Amino acid sequence: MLVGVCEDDAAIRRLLGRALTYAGHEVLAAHDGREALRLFGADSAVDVVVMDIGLPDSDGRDVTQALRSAGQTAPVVFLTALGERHDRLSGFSSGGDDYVAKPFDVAELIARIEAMERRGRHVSTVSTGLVLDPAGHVVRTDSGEVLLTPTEFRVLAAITSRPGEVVRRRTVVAAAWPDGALVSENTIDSFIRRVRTKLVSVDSPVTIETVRGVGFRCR
Amino acid sequence: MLVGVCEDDAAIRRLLGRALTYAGHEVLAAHDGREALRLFGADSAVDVVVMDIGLPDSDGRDVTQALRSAGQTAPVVFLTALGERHDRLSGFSSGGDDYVAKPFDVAELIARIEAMERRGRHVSTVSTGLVLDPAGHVVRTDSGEVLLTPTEFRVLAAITSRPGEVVRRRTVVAAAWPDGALVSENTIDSFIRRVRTKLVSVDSPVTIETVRGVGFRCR
DNA sequence: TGCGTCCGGTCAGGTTGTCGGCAGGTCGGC
DNA sequence: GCCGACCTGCCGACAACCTGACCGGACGCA
Repeated sequence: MLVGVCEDDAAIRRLLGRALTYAGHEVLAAHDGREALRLFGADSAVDVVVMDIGLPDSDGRDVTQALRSAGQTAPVVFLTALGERHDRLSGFSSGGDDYVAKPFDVAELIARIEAMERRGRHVSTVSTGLVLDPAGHVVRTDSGEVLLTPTEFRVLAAITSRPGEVVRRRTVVAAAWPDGALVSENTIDSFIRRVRTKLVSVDSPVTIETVRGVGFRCR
Repeated sequence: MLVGVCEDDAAIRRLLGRALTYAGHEVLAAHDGREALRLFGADSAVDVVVMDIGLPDSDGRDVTQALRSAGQTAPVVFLTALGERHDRLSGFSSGGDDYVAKPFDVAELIARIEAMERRGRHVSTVSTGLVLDPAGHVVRTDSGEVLLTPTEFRVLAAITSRPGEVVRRRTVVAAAWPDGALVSENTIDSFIRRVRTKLVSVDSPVTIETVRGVGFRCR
Protein backbone atom coordinates (compact mmCIF):
# COMPACT_ATOMS: atom_id res chain seq x y z
CA MET A 1 0.00 0.00 0.00
CA LEU A 2 1.17 3.48 -0.82
CA VAL A 3 0.65 6.10 1.86
CA GLY A 4 0.95 9.79 1.15
CA VAL A 5 2.11 11.80 4.13
CA CYS A 6 1.81 15.57 4.22
CA GLU A 7 3.49 16.99 7.30
CA ASP A 8 5.70 20.02 7.77
CA ASP A 9 7.46 18.88 10.91
CA ALA A 10 10.48 16.91 9.71
CA ALA A 11 10.72 14.87 12.90
CA ILE A 12 7.17 13.62 12.63
CA ARG A 13 7.60 13.03 8.91
CA ARG A 14 10.63 10.83 9.55
CA LEU A 15 8.89 9.03 12.38
CA LEU A 16 5.91 8.22 10.20
CA GLY A 17 8.10 7.26 7.30
CA ARG A 18 10.04 4.77 9.35
CA ALA A 19 7.00 3.31 11.09
CA LEU A 20 5.02 2.87 7.90
CA THR A 21 7.94 1.36 6.07
CA TYR A 22 8.51 -0.98 8.94
CA ALA A 23 4.84 -1.99 8.72
CA GLY A 24 5.36 -2.94 5.10
CA HIS A 25 4.01 0.10 3.33
CA GLU A 26 5.49 2.57 0.91
CA VAL A 27 5.57 6.23 1.70
CA LEU A 28 5.38 9.38 -0.37
CA ALA A 29 6.24 12.37 1.77
CA ALA A 30 5.31 15.99 1.17
CA HIS A 31 6.27 18.83 3.46
CA ASP A 32 3.62 21.33 2.45
CA GLY A 33 0.37 21.71 0.59
CA ARG A 34 1.84 22.57 -2.78
CA GLU A 35 4.00 19.48 -2.80
CA ALA A 36 1.06 17.39 -1.64
CA LEU A 37 -1.02 18.55 -4.57
CA ARG A 38 1.78 17.65 -6.94
CA LEU A 39 2.48 14.23 -5.44
CA PHE A 40 -1.00 13.10 -4.45
CA GLY A 41 -2.99 14.36 -7.41
CA ALA A 42 -5.69 12.43 -9.20
CA ASP A 43 -3.35 10.19 -11.14
CA SER A 44 -1.23 9.42 -8.13
CA ALA A 45 -1.26 5.85 -6.89
CA VAL A 46 -1.63 6.72 -3.22
CA ASP A 47 -4.14 4.57 -1.37
CA VAL A 48 -4.43 6.70 1.75
CA VAL A 49 -3.33 10.20 2.63
CA VAL A 50 -2.16 11.34 6.07
CA MET A 51 -2.72 15.07 6.23
CA ASP A 52 -1.59 17.48 8.90
CA ILE A 53 -4.10 20.22 9.55
CA GLY A 54 -1.59 22.89 10.45
CA LEU A 55 0.65 23.37 7.46
CA PRO A 56 2.89 26.37 6.94
CA ASP A 57 1.49 27.41 3.59
CA SER A 58 -2.14 26.44 4.02
CA ASP A 59 -4.73 24.54 5.98
CA GLY A 60 -4.73 20.75 5.50
CA ARG A 61 -8.44 20.85 4.94
CA ASP A 62 -8.08 23.21 2.03
CA VAL A 63 -5.39 21.02 0.56
CA THR A 64 -7.68 18.03 0.87
CA GLN A 65 -10.49 19.90 -0.79
CA ALA A 66 -8.17 20.75 -3.63
CA LEU A 67 -7.19 17.11 -3.93
CA ARG A 68 -10.83 16.10 -4.01
CA SER A 69 -11.74 18.54 -6.71
CA ALA A 70 -8.74 17.28 -8.64
CA GLY A 71 -10.40 13.87 -8.60
CA GLN A 72 -8.44 12.20 -5.83
CA THR A 73 -10.78 9.91 -3.91
CA ALA A 74 -8.37 8.19 -1.54
CA PRO A 75 -9.45 8.45 2.09
CA VAL A 76 -7.66 10.94 4.33
CA VAL A 77 -6.52 10.67 7.93
CA PHE A 78 -6.17 14.12 9.48
CA LEU A 79 -3.64 14.92 12.14
CA THR A 80 -5.17 17.54 14.41
CA ALA A 81 -3.30 19.69 16.87
CA LEU A 82 -3.79 19.10 20.54
CA GLY A 83 -7.03 20.64 21.67
CA GLU A 84 -8.41 20.95 18.17
CA ARG A 85 -12.11 20.26 18.29
CA HIS A 86 -13.11 17.20 16.32
CA ASP A 87 -16.35 18.71 15.23
CA ARG A 88 -14.49 21.43 13.41
CA LEU A 89 -13.73 18.72 10.91
CA SER A 90 -17.08 17.07 10.74
CA GLY A 91 -18.67 19.61 8.49
CA PHE A 92 -15.83 19.25 6.11
CA SER A 93 -14.47 15.75 6.14
CA SER A 94 -16.48 13.30 4.14
CA GLY A 95 -17.84 10.21 5.82
CA GLY A 96 -14.93 7.99 5.03
CA ASP A 97 -12.24 10.16 6.55
CA ASP A 98 -10.74 9.94 9.99
CA TYR A 99 -8.80 12.13 12.37
CA VAL A 100 -6.11 11.51 14.94
CA ALA A 101 -5.06 14.02 17.58
CA LYS A 102 -1.45 14.88 18.21
CA PRO A 103 0.43 13.62 20.07
CA PHE A 104 -0.62 10.31 18.57
CA ASP A 105 0.25 6.73 19.26
CA VAL A 106 2.07 5.48 16.18
CA ALA A 107 0.62 1.99 16.38
CA GLU A 108 -2.89 3.36 16.58
CA LEU A 109 -2.36 5.67 13.67
CA ILE A 110 -1.10 2.85 11.51
CA ALA A 111 -4.04 0.69 12.52
CA ARG A 112 -6.41 3.43 11.43
CA ILE A 113 -4.57 3.93 8.18
CA GLU A 114 -4.84 0.25 7.40
CA ALA A 115 -8.51 0.22 8.33
CA MET A 116 -9.06 3.06 5.89
CA GLU A 117 -7.29 1.26 3.17
CA ARG A 118 -9.50 -1.77 3.58
CA ARG A 119 -12.58 0.34 3.10
CA GLY A 120 -11.38 2.68 0.43
CA ARG A 121 -9.67 0.14 -1.74
CA HIS A 122 -12.68 -0.66 -3.82
CA VAL A 123 -14.32 2.40 -5.17
CA SER A 124 -16.58 -0.28 -6.42
CA THR A 125 -18.23 0.29 -9.70
CA VAL A 126 -21.21 -1.81 -10.48
CA SER A 127 -20.70 -2.97 -14.01
CA THR A 128 -23.15 -0.59 -15.61
CA GLY A 129 -22.25 2.95 -14.86
CA LEU A 130 -22.88 3.28 -11.16
CA VAL A 131 -19.92 4.29 -9.05
CA LEU A 132 -19.88 3.79 -5.29
CA ASP A 133 -17.35 6.03 -3.62
CA PRO A 134 -16.85 4.97 -0.02
CA ALA A 135 -14.51 7.83 0.74
CA GLY A 136 -17.29 10.34 0.23
CA HIS A 137 -20.36 8.14 0.60
CA VAL A 138 -21.27 9.36 -2.82
CA VAL A 139 -22.95 7.55 -5.69
CA ARG A 140 -22.17 8.78 -9.16
CA THR A 141 -23.69 8.16 -12.54
CA ASP A 142 -23.25 9.84 -15.88
CA SER A 143 -26.01 12.27 -15.07
CA GLY A 144 -24.99 13.31 -11.61
CA GLU A 145 -24.09 12.31 -8.10
CA VAL A 146 -25.92 12.07 -4.82
CA LEU A 147 -24.79 11.93 -1.21
CA LEU A 148 -25.84 8.94 0.86
CA THR A 149 -25.93 8.74 4.63
CA PRO A 150 -23.60 6.13 6.16
CA THR A 151 -26.34 3.58 6.70
CA GLU A 152 -27.83 4.11 3.27
CA PHE A 153 -24.41 3.60 1.79
CA ARG A 154 -23.86 0.31 3.61
CA VAL A 155 -27.25 -0.96 2.50
CA LEU A 156 -26.56 -0.12 -1.12
CA ALA A 157 -23.05 -1.54 -0.97
CA ALA A 158 -24.34 -4.80 0.44
CA ILE A 159 -26.72 -5.25 -2.44
CA THR A 160 -24.52 -4.05 -5.28
CA SER A 161 -21.63 -6.16 -4.08
CA ARG A 162 -23.30 -9.10 -5.78
CA PRO A 163 -24.91 -7.91 -8.97
CA GLY A 164 -27.56 -10.26 -10.25
CA GLU A 165 -27.61 -12.31 -7.09
CA VAL A 166 -30.31 -12.19 -4.52
CA VAL A 167 -29.05 -10.76 -1.25
CA ARG A 168 -31.09 -11.97 1.68
CA ARG A 169 -32.60 -9.57 4.12
CA ARG A 170 -30.55 -10.91 6.96
CA THR A 171 -27.42 -10.42 4.91
CA VAL A 172 -28.33 -6.81 4.38
CA VAL A 173 -28.85 -6.38 8.11
CA ALA A 174 -25.52 -7.96 8.89
CA ALA A 175 -23.78 -5.66 6.45
CA ALA A 176 -25.54 -2.43 7.31
CA TRP A 177 -25.64 -2.88 11.07
CA PRO A 178 -22.33 -4.63 11.73
CA ASP A 179 -22.57 -4.04 15.46
CA GLY A 180 -25.44 -6.47 15.57
CA ALA A 181 -28.03 -3.86 16.40
CA LEU A 182 -31.56 -5.16 16.40
CA VAL A 183 -33.60 -3.32 13.86
CA SER A 184 -37.15 -4.03 12.87
CA GLU A 185 -37.89 -5.55 9.50
CA ASN A 186 -39.50 -2.34 8.54
CA THR A 187 -36.32 -0.37 9.06
CA ILE A 188 -34.76 -2.27 6.20
CA ASP A 189 -37.68 -1.36 4.00
CA SER A 190 -37.27 2.27 4.93
CA PHE A 191 -33.64 2.35 3.94
CA ILE A 192 -34.28 0.46 0.75
CA ARG A 193 -36.85 3.05 -0.08
CA ARG A 194 -34.50 5.94 0.65
CA VAL A 195 -31.75 4.40 -1.40
CA ARG A 196 -34.12 3.75 -4.27
CA THR A 197 -35.31 7.32 -4.21
CA LYS A 198 -31.76 8.61 -4.36
CA LEU A 199 -30.85 6.23 -7.16
CA VAL A 200 -33.78 7.48 -9.18
CA SER A 201 -32.75 11.08 -8.54
CA VAL A 202 -29.53 10.50 -10.47
CA ASP A 203 -31.09 8.38 -13.22
CA SER A 204 -29.24 5.34 -12.01
CA PRO A 205 -29.15 2.55 -14.58
CA VAL A 206 -29.05 0.19 -11.61
CA THR A 207 -32.23 -0.51 -9.72
CA ILE A 208 -32.93 -2.52 -6.61
CA GLU A 209 -35.64 -5.03 -7.21
CA THR A 210 -37.22 -7.05 -4.46
CA VAL A 211 -37.46 -10.81 -4.54
CA ARG A 212 -40.45 -11.45 -2.39
CA GLY A 213 -39.80 -13.72 0.52
CA VAL A 214 -36.05 -13.76 -0.04
CA GLY A 215 -34.37 -10.40 -0.32
CA PHE A 216 -33.19 -7.87 -2.87
CA ARG A 217 -31.27 -7.91 -6.08
CA CYS A 218 -29.72 -5.25 -8.26
CA ARG A 219 -29.49 -5.24 -12.01
CA MET B 1 -28.96 -21.24 -0.02
CA LEU B 2 -30.41 -24.66 -0.61
CA VAL B 3 -29.77 -27.16 2.16
CA GLY B 4 -30.34 -30.85 1.67
CA VAL B 5 -31.39 -32.62 4.85
CA CYS B 6 -31.24 -36.40 5.09
CA GLU B 7 -32.74 -37.58 8.35
CA ASP B 8 -35.11 -40.46 9.09
CA ASP B 9 -36.57 -39.03 12.28
CA ALA B 10 -39.56 -36.95 11.18
CA ALA B 11 -39.44 -34.76 14.28
CA ILE B 12 -35.84 -33.73 13.68
CA ARG B 13 -36.51 -33.30 9.98
CA ARG B 14 -39.34 -30.92 10.71
CA LEU B 15 -37.29 -29.09 13.33
CA LEU B 16 -34.45 -28.56 10.89
CA GLY B 17 -36.83 -27.65 8.12
CA ARG B 18 -38.47 -24.97 10.16
CA ALA B 19 -35.25 -23.61 11.64
CA LEU B 20 -33.46 -23.41 8.32
CA THR B 21 -36.42 -21.85 6.61
CA TYR B 22 -36.67 -19.33 9.38
CA ALA B 23 -32.98 -18.55 8.90
CA GLY B 24 -33.69 -17.71 5.29
CA HIS B 25 -32.62 -20.90 3.57
CA GLU B 26 -34.37 -23.37 1.40
CA VAL B 27 -34.62 -26.98 2.35
CA LEU B 28 -34.85 -30.21 0.43
CA ALA B 29 -35.68 -33.06 2.76
CA ALA B 30 -35.01 -36.77 2.31
CA HIS B 31 -35.94 -39.43 4.81
CA ASP B 32 -33.52 -42.13 3.81
CA GLY B 33 -30.40 -42.80 1.81
CA ARG B 34 -32.13 -43.78 -1.40
CA GLU B 35 -34.12 -40.61 -1.47
CA ALA B 36 -31.03 -38.58 -0.62
CA LEU B 37 -29.23 -40.05 -3.60
CA ARG B 38 -32.13 -39.14 -5.80
CA LEU B 39 -32.57 -35.60 -4.47
CA PHE B 40 -28.99 -34.62 -3.75
CA GLY B 41 -27.31 -36.17 -6.76
CA ALA B 42 -24.71 -34.48 -8.88
CA ASP B 43 -27.24 -32.39 -10.74
CA SER B 44 -29.00 -31.22 -7.62
CA ALA B 45 -28.83 -27.59 -6.65
CA VAL B 46 -28.05 -28.24 -2.98
CA ASP B 47 -25.28 -26.12 -1.54
CA VAL B 48 -24.80 -28.07 1.66
CA VAL B 49 -26.01 -31.45 2.82
CA VAL B 50 -26.93 -32.31 6.40
CA MET B 51 -26.58 -36.07 6.74
CA ASP B 52 -27.62 -38.25 9.61
CA ILE B 53 -25.18 -41.08 10.21
CA GLY B 54 -27.74 -43.58 11.43
CA LEU B 55 -30.27 -44.10 8.68
CA PRO B 56 -32.70 -47.00 8.51
CA ASP B 57 -31.61 -48.29 5.12
CA SER B 58 -27.92 -47.48 5.21
CA ASP B 59 -25.09 -45.62 6.87
CA GLY B 60 -24.94 -41.90 6.17
CA ARG B 61 -21.26 -42.22 5.39
CA ASP B 62 -21.98 -44.71 2.66
CA VAL B 63 -24.65 -42.47 1.24
CA THR B 64 -22.20 -39.60 1.19
CA GLN B 65 -19.63 -41.73 -0.54
CA ALA B 66 -22.20 -42.61 -3.14
CA LEU B 67 -23.03 -38.95 -3.60
CA ARG B 68 -19.36 -38.18 -4.01
CA SER B 69 -18.82 -40.82 -6.63
CA ALA B 70 -21.90 -39.51 -8.39
CA GLY B 71 -20.09 -36.20 -8.68
CA GLN B 72 -21.75 -34.28 -5.88
CA THR B 73 -19.16 -31.95 -4.37
CA ALA B 74 -21.27 -29.96 -1.91
CA PRO B 75 -19.92 -30.05 1.63
CA VAL B 76 -21.62 -32.31 4.15
CA VAL B 77 -22.44 -31.77 7.81
CA PHE B 78 -22.81 -35.10 9.59
CA LEU B 79 -25.14 -35.62 12.51
CA THR B 80 -23.55 -38.18 14.76
CA ALA B 81 -25.33 -40.13 17.46
CA LEU B 82 -24.60 -39.34 21.06
CA GLY B 83 -21.28 -40.84 22.05
CA GLU B 84 -20.17 -41.41 18.50
CA ARG B 85 -16.46 -40.80 18.34
CA HIS B 86 -15.52 -38.00 16.00
CA ASP B 87 -12.35 -39.68 14.90
CA ARG B 88 -14.39 -42.47 13.39
CA LEU B 89 -15.28 -39.94 10.77
CA SER B 90 -11.89 -38.39 10.31
CA GLY B 91 -10.56 -41.00 7.96
CA PHE B 92 -13.59 -40.72 5.80
CA SER B 93 -14.87 -37.18 5.60
CA SER B 94 -13.17 -34.97 3.10
CA GLY B 95 -11.55 -31.74 4.19
CA GLY B 96 -14.57 -29.54 3.75
CA ASP B 97 -16.94 -31.61 5.83
CA ASP B 98 -18.05 -31.11 9.39
CA TYR B 99 -19.85 -33.04 12.09
CA VAL B 100 -22.25 -32.16 14.86
CA ALA B 101 -23.21 -34.48 17.71
CA LYS B 102 -26.81 -35.14 18.67
CA PRO B 103 -28.44 -33.69 20.58
CA PHE B 104 -27.34 -30.55 18.80
CA ASP B 105 -27.92 -26.88 19.33
CA VAL B 106 -29.95 -25.70 16.37
CA ALA B 107 -28.32 -22.28 16.29
CA GLU B 108 -24.88 -23.82 16.24
CA LEU B 109 -25.78 -26.23 13.49
CA ILE B 110 -27.12 -23.42 11.35
CA ALA B 111 -24.00 -21.36 11.97
CA ARG B 112 -21.86 -24.25 10.76
CA ILE B 113 -24.03 -24.78 7.72
CA GLU B 114 -23.72 -21.13 6.81
CA ALA B 115 -19.98 -21.24 7.25
CA MET B 116 -19.91 -24.05 4.72
CA GLU B 117 -21.85 -22.04 2.21
CA ARG B 118 -19.25 -19.32 2.07
CA ARG B 119 -16.81 -21.82 0.64
CA GLY B 120 -18.61 -23.46 -2.18
CA ARG B 121 -21.29 -21.78 -4.15
CA HIS B 122 -22.12 -23.42 -7.36
CA VAL B 123 -24.79 -23.42 -9.95
CA SER B 124 -26.39 -26.60 -11.03
CA THR B 125 -27.05 -27.36 -14.62
CA VAL B 126 -29.60 -29.84 -15.74
CA SER B 127 -27.90 -31.63 -18.56
CA THR B 128 -29.49 -29.74 -21.42
CA GLY B 129 -29.36 -26.02 -21.15
CA LEU B 130 -31.45 -25.30 -18.09
CA VAL B 131 -29.64 -23.63 -15.22
CA LEU B 132 -31.05 -23.61 -11.72
CA ASP B 133 -29.39 -20.79 -9.86
CA PRO B 134 -30.14 -20.86 -6.14
CA ALA B 135 -28.13 -17.70 -5.50
CA GLY B 136 -30.22 -15.69 -7.91
CA HIS B 137 -33.38 -17.66 -7.37
CA VAL B 138 -33.81 -17.88 -11.10
CA VAL B 139 -33.77 -20.41 -13.90
CA ARG B 140 -31.85 -19.53 -16.99
CA THR B 141 -31.86 -20.77 -20.51
CA ASP B 142 -30.23 -19.50 -23.66
CA SER B 143 -33.19 -17.30 -24.33
CA GLY B 144 -33.65 -15.70 -20.95
CA GLU B 145 -34.21 -16.09 -17.27
CA VAL B 146 -37.22 -16.09 -15.02
CA LEU B 147 -37.63 -15.51 -11.32
CA LEU B 148 -39.13 -18.32 -9.27
CA THR B 149 -40.83 -18.02 -5.91
CA PRO B 150 -39.31 -20.05 -3.08
CA THR B 151 -41.89 -22.83 -3.34
CA GLU B 152 -41.75 -22.99 -7.11
CA PHE B 153 -37.99 -23.27 -6.89
CA ARG B 154 -38.14 -26.19 -4.48
CA VAL B 155 -40.66 -28.00 -6.63
CA LEU B 156 -38.56 -27.60 -9.75
CA ALA B 157 -35.38 -28.54 -7.92
CA ALA B 158 -36.97 -31.72 -6.64
CA ILE B 159 -37.96 -32.81 -10.12
CA THR B 160 -34.87 -31.78 -12.03
CA SER B 161 -32.61 -33.39 -9.45
CA ARG B 162 -33.22 -36.71 -11.18
CA PRO B 163 -33.46 -36.02 -14.91
CA GLY B 164 -35.24 -38.78 -16.78
CA GLU B 165 -36.44 -40.50 -13.66
CA VAL B 166 -39.90 -40.39 -12.21
CA VAL B 167 -40.22 -38.39 -9.01
CA ARG B 168 -43.20 -39.41 -6.91
CA ARG B 169 -45.73 -36.87 -5.85
CA ARG B 170 -45.04 -37.54 -2.20
CA THR B 171 -41.36 -36.95 -2.83
CA VAL B 172 -42.14 -33.58 -4.32
CA VAL B 173 -44.23 -32.74 -1.28
CA ALA B 174 -41.44 -33.76 1.10
CA ALA B 175 -38.94 -31.68 -0.80
CA ALA B 176 -41.03 -28.59 -1.35
CA TRP B 177 -42.70 -28.48 2.04
CA PRO B 178 -39.89 -29.57 4.37
CA ASP B 179 -41.69 -28.34 7.46
CA GLY B 180 -44.14 -31.15 7.00
CA ALA B 181 -47.07 -28.98 6.06
CA LEU B 182 -50.04 -30.92 4.77
CA VAL B 183 -51.05 -29.70 1.38
CA SER B 184 -53.76 -31.00 -0.82
CA GLU B 185 -52.94 -33.00 -3.93
CA ASN B 186 -54.30 -30.19 -5.95
CA THR B 187 -51.81 -27.72 -4.57
CA ILE B 188 -49.02 -29.71 -6.14
CA ASP B 189 -50.79 -29.51 -9.45
CA SER B 190 -51.07 -25.77 -9.04
CA PHE B 191 -47.36 -25.37 -8.52
CA ILE B 192 -46.48 -27.76 -11.31
CA ARG B 193 -48.59 -25.64 -13.54
CA ARG B 194 -46.94 -22.42 -12.43
CA VAL B 195 -43.49 -23.87 -12.91
CA ARG B 196 -44.43 -25.19 -16.34
CA THR B 197 -45.71 -21.80 -17.36
CA LYS B 198 -42.50 -20.14 -16.30
CA LEU B 199 -40.39 -22.75 -18.06
CA VAL B 200 -42.30 -22.16 -21.26
CA SER B 201 -41.83 -18.41 -20.90
CA VAL B 202 -38.07 -18.86 -21.27
CA ASP B 203 -38.28 -21.52 -23.99
CA SER B 204 -36.90 -24.12 -21.66
CA PRO B 205 -35.61 -27.21 -23.44
CA VAL B 206 -36.58 -29.11 -20.32
CA THR B 207 -40.22 -29.91 -19.73
CA ILE B 208 -42.02 -31.53 -16.85
CA GLU B 209 -44.08 -34.45 -18.03
CA THR B 210 -46.53 -36.27 -15.84
CA VAL B 211 -46.47 -40.00 -15.29
CA ARG B 212 -50.03 -40.83 -14.51
CA GLY B 213 -50.55 -42.43 -11.14
CA VAL B 214 -46.93 -42.04 -10.09
CA GLY B 215 -45.48 -38.57 -10.32
CA PHE B 216 -43.47 -36.33 -12.63
CA ARG B 217 -40.40 -36.55 -14.77
CA CYS B 218 -38.31 -34.02 -16.60
CA ARG B 219 -36.57 -34.43 -19.91
C1' DT C 1 -29.01 28.40 25.60
C1' DG C 2 -32.54 27.83 22.32
C1' DC C 3 -33.65 26.81 17.49
C1' DG C 4 -33.29 24.38 13.14
C1' DT C 5 -31.58 20.43 10.58
C1' DC C 6 -30.26 15.87 9.67
C1' DC C 7 -30.21 11.06 10.56
C1' DG C 8 -31.79 6.72 12.20
C1' DG C 9 -35.47 4.05 13.50
C1' DT C 10 -40.42 2.98 14.04
C1' DC C 11 -45.40 3.00 13.11
C1' DA C 12 -49.81 2.65 10.79
C1' DG C 13 -52.17 1.92 6.74
C1' DG C 14 -52.49 0.81 1.93
C1' DT C 15 -50.90 -2.33 -1.82
C1' DT C 16 -49.26 -6.39 -4.02
C1' DG C 17 -47.72 -11.17 -4.72
C1' DT C 18 -47.72 -15.78 -3.08
C1' DC C 19 -49.96 -19.59 -1.57
C1' DG C 20 -53.28 -22.90 -1.21
C1' DG C 21 -57.55 -24.59 -2.66
C1' DC C 22 -61.97 -24.93 -5.29
C1' DA C 23 -64.88 -26.02 -9.25
C1' DG C 24 -65.23 -27.61 -13.45
C1' DG C 25 -63.23 -29.33 -17.77
C1' DT C 26 -60.21 -32.85 -19.99
C1' DC C 27 -57.70 -36.94 -20.61
C1' DG C 28 -56.60 -41.88 -20.35
C1' DG C 29 -57.44 -46.59 -19.00
C1' DC C 30 -60.68 -50.25 -18.42
C1' DG D 1 -69.24 -45.01 -21.24
C1' DC D 2 -67.42 -44.60 -16.65
C1' DC D 3 -64.24 -43.43 -13.28
C1' DG D 4 -60.29 -41.57 -11.36
C1' DA D 5 -56.28 -38.74 -12.19
C1' DC D 6 -54.87 -34.63 -13.86
C1' DC D 7 -55.15 -29.76 -15.92
C1' DT D 8 -56.82 -25.04 -15.88
C1' DG D 9 -58.80 -20.68 -14.56
C1' DC D 10 -59.84 -18.36 -10.82
C1' DC D 11 -60.46 -16.55 -6.10
C1' DG D 12 -59.78 -15.44 -1.06
C1' DA D 13 -56.59 -15.05 2.78
C1' DC D 14 -52.61 -13.69 4.37
C1' DA D 15 -47.97 -12.21 4.73
C1' DA D 16 -44.56 -9.40 2.67
C1' DC D 17 -43.74 -5.24 1.12
C1' DC D 18 -44.16 -0.12 0.11
C1' DT D 19 -45.17 4.45 1.55
C1' DG D 20 -45.71 8.67 4.06
C1' DA D 21 -45.39 10.41 8.36
C1' DC D 22 -43.57 10.90 12.80
C1' DC D 23 -40.30 11.14 16.78
C1' DG D 24 -36.15 11.37 19.58
C1' DG D 25 -31.40 12.29 19.66
C1' DA D 26 -27.18 14.35 17.87
C1' DC D 27 -25.24 18.17 16.08
C1' DG D 28 -24.49 22.91 14.04
C1' DC D 29 -25.51 27.59 14.47
C1' DA D 30 -26.65 31.96 16.33
